[in-house]
Amino acid sequence: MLYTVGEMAKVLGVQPSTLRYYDKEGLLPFIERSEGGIRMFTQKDYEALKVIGCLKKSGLSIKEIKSFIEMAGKGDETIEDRLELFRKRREAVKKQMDELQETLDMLNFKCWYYETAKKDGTEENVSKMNPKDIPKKYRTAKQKLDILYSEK
Amino acid sequence: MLYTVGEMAKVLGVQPSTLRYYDKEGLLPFIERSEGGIRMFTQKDYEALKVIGCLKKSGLSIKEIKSFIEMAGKGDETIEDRLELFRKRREAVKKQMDELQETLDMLNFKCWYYETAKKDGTEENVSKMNPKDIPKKYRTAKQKLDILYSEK
DNA sequence: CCTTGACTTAAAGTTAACTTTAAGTTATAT
DNA sequence: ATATAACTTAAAGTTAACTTTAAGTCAAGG
Repeated sequence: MLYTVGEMAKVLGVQPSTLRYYDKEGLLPFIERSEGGIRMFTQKDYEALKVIGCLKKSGLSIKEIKSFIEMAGKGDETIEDRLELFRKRREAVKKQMDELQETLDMLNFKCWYYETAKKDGTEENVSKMNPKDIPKKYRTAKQKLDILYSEK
Repeated sequence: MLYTVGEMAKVLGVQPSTLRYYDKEGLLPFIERSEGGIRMFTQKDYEALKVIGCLKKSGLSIKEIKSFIEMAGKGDETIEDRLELFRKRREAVKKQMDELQETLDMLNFKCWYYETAKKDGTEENVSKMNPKDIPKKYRTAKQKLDILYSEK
């Protein structure tokens, strides 16, 4: 089954212009063309685009993805380099997730804060509350530290 | 304790120009100035900047953060709106984390893939492997689906 | 054969979030 | 008093990753 740029874009949920841009930037050197010059995407190209999407979500730039594609084009001699790359990406994504977890902790605290303020009808009380009186599950790392220091 | 823009930037790990930019964009209407016009950041301003950073990490734009700051400036009458905002941000971050988990699954698969290729000295075998022969813990959602369909 | 919609390229335009620059002012240490 | 480091503003510059435009070509249906 072959897809045009518009069909593949639809499947991936991106704009056709995005795929043309990726092609121009050297991310899709493997895409074949019809006699008339129309791009023909295969199932394998779809898989490759999924990997490109994965690398993008892991935080790689278009340029960095291009150099990965070039690596992959060289075949088996770059297996170790590619393994190394994916390991680094995995660590980067884990770090991103840790950071998002911290953000989530803060948001949970803020939700608790405004729920309390809503019950009170004012921010007055909750804003002046001692960290010790904040339910444990809503304490942020900083508030826990504040308590530690005050207990000395 | 009062901080200049440079000191506060250092504490937050951003450029002084970033804080000046935020101020210009209306994110810091609460910052006081010295007689000579120098910004003086307080501990409370630091807390506010942490909240701004949190909202940014949750995916809000500078403009959206500005409208939150304006809301907060109106006092208790906007408590419910602010609660609503933080609840939405919490959901957005949960979604981001789910997406990152999917990316991580793919990266784990890719690491397994290249580890196997490295052992083999070639991608040849692993690239042709049947999804059923991929260890369960490295299977992506798509590969699981492929197996389901092939079992019919 | 002709229309129509999707394709092609190259080049210019967009956007957000800063960052840099230039010209000048403030604060501090000697 | 003066040097200097950090501050001030307004305005221009940067960057990445697209997106749009313009002018033209291809492919499928009637």
